[in-house]
Amino acid sequence: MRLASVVLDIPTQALDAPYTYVVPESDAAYAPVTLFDEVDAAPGTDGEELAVEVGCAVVVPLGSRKVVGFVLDVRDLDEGDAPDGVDPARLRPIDAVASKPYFNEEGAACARWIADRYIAPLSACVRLFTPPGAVPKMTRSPYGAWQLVAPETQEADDRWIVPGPAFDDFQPRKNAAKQDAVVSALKSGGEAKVVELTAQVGAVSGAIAALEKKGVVTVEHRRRMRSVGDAGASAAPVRPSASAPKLTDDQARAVELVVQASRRGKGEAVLVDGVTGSGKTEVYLRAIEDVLAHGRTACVLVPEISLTPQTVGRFRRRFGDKVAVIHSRMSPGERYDQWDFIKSGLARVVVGARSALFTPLENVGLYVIDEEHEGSYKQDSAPRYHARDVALWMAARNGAAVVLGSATPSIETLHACAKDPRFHRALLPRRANGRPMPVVQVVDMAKEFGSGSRSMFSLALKRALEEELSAGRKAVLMLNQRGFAKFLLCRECGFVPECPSCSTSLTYHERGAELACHHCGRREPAPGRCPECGSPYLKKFGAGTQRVESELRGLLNEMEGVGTDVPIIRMDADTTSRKGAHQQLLETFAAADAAVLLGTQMIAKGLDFDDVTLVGVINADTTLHIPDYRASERTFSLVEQVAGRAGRAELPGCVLVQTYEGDSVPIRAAAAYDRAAFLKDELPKRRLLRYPPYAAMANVLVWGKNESEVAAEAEAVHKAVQTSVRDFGGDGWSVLPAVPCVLAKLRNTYRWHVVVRAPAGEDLSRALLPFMRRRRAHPSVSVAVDVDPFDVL
DNA sequence: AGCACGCCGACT
DNA sequence: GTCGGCGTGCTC
Repeated sequence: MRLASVVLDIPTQALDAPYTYVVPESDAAYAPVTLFDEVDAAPGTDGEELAVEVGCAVVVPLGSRKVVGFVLDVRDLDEGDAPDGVDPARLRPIDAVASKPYFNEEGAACARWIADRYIAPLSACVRLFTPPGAVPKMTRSPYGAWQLVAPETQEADDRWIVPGPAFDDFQPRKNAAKQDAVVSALKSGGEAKVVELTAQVGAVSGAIAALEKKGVVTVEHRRRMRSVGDAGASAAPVRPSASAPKLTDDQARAVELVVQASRRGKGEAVLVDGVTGSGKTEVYLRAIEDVLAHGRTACVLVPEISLTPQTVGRFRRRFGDKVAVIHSRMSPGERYDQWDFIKSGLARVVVGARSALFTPLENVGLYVIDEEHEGSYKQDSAPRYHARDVALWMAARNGAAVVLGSATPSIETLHACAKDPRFHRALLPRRANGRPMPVVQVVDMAKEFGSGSRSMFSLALKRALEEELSAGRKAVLMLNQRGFAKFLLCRECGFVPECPSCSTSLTYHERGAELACHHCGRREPAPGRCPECGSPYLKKFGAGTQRVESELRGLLNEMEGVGTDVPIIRMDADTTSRKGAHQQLLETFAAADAAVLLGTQMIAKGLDFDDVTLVGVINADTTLHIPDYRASERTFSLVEQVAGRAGRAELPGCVLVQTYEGDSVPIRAAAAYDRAAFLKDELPKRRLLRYPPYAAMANVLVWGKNESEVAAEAEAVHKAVQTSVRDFGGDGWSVLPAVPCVLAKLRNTYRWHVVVRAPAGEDLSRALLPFMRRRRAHPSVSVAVDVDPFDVL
């Protein structure tokens, strides 16, 4: 007897374990359920019989119900035996197979690993591997019959018409102008797409139906690839290895290191530690060429924000139509088509956001994680995996290697390079074009204030802007705060308008004079008077990009040789919410002569404009005081990253970093390109306070709508975690008290947390997994564990 | 006795 | 997440 482990597609803790079912001996046992209303077979199967295989969706009985699940493994009874407490004789058979496989044994193993490692629901981990919206579901008809519903996202096709057997006999008739038009289109083109024909000559379906009946034309359904611009699989000409630039010695060494690691196939990692402009992407491209030449494939992850047509274009120019692209802004149909393209085996390189790891790319020889330090590689909902760590696991399993690229590697990765023999480091300390790094000048705004200036632009920044813009060059200004003012404050009673749903002050937006919450998106008209005391003196505190924009406009208009026609392009979440807006703003900036690009941290990475000679950081302190252990590291990275935007081509660059804390080590060290100085200051603090990389950390989150219930449950969680840590933990393990999160309330949800730490390298799931398995679900308070949290806010 | 409602445990 | 079993309590 053959048995299958099936993970039910029901996101509930109580059902979140593999269930064992009997694999029916023959097709005779199949089909007690109606497969898809009207359609007899699963989609994309052309009616062929499907076998129960790992990765398939299947329909299984659960009590009196029928549910969809995914097959994790198939084995003989004597091999693995039935699960504990289940009599093999009472196992029930699988009802039907509902899809082709979405993943293989490796995927199943990976889902299990993620579930254990990140203490996440197994069903959610399996779901990582299925294309979104493309999985069948079970429903019950009003009569009580169970029925499989076809997924809303499926293959799409176009209707084409081609000449039929009676094509040459066609005799045009009077009053049949449409038929005539259809036939003449076929005569000139040989074939025609119905939608295009409709666009040219109007509705033709009647004419086509008539012609088809007479055998003059035949209608064919052909698979269509949905794609937008550069994301499409069949876009762009195939020009592999087009004019690859000559490598610098440093790049050549880095490529060699990666190629060797990939060929050894031991799951090693190579950190490509290269300053901005050092040509890290070229290193990836060369290493991938080698991998492809050996018949293997490559998976390239980039942060969502840098997944622009330029990035994709670079890979496409080198690898042509072998490149598949996956990112979250694609429609489900586009994603499905890319997924299917990968599944077909024709895609050899996948470029995408973190979820690209889970596409069915076979025989991966190299994983590339670009901008490795980016927080967006950590998923912030279950399963809370880190793409870097999943890639390392996959590489070790598949005999591949991982490239981690960054100008500002995470402290964790630097630490691993120092301690773990499987991590190597390739240094690219110079720019590929030989240009020097721009000089970074720290401007002490406290001194400026002391000498009477109240402007958010220092004298030095004003002068630099005037000089560069009047000479027809470009500037990039960064302020990590959108809106006009950070908050309003009543000068008489001190009242600050706060979001009723979140524990944060509301941001003032000049446009429409609104107060907006940057956490929940709430918007309301800004009050003219203090809602508490009625005072008209509401002061706008703290500058955002909108205010910088309006002050900068005034400033530029006054400047000699600059004037009103120099555009200011503001790029923040408010101006880039529309699809393609991001791209459009960058194009406007690129096309202008003198221009200022003003934006939040989204402009800090990946922008590569030759004629940017000035970078200004309006206020480098904004990230410094976030109450999180990573605040210094993030400040250091951000300043270093944005500085790298200046002087990338022939023109020298200049960077001005304004701060009220001129003594701050992260800012000073970033300005001097002195990572060692930063680490020398930061590492002892991390060690002393027992933060990563000197400890393993997990954040147990407790949240719900009722404040007192959440607080009570958090206390209970704290006790239970302590017990679990006592039973399963060890020396050096500790559980901090339950406290409200820094962001204590978000979207009307109250949030508490319990931080758990263990000595570095120990596996926190050893204690936290039993805690979560044992825990009985609370009806209105949720609990989740975040292993290796990116932040603990 | 007959039935509505709610809670609780099982579901392979 | 849902279903069914069983207890409670109310009504005919």
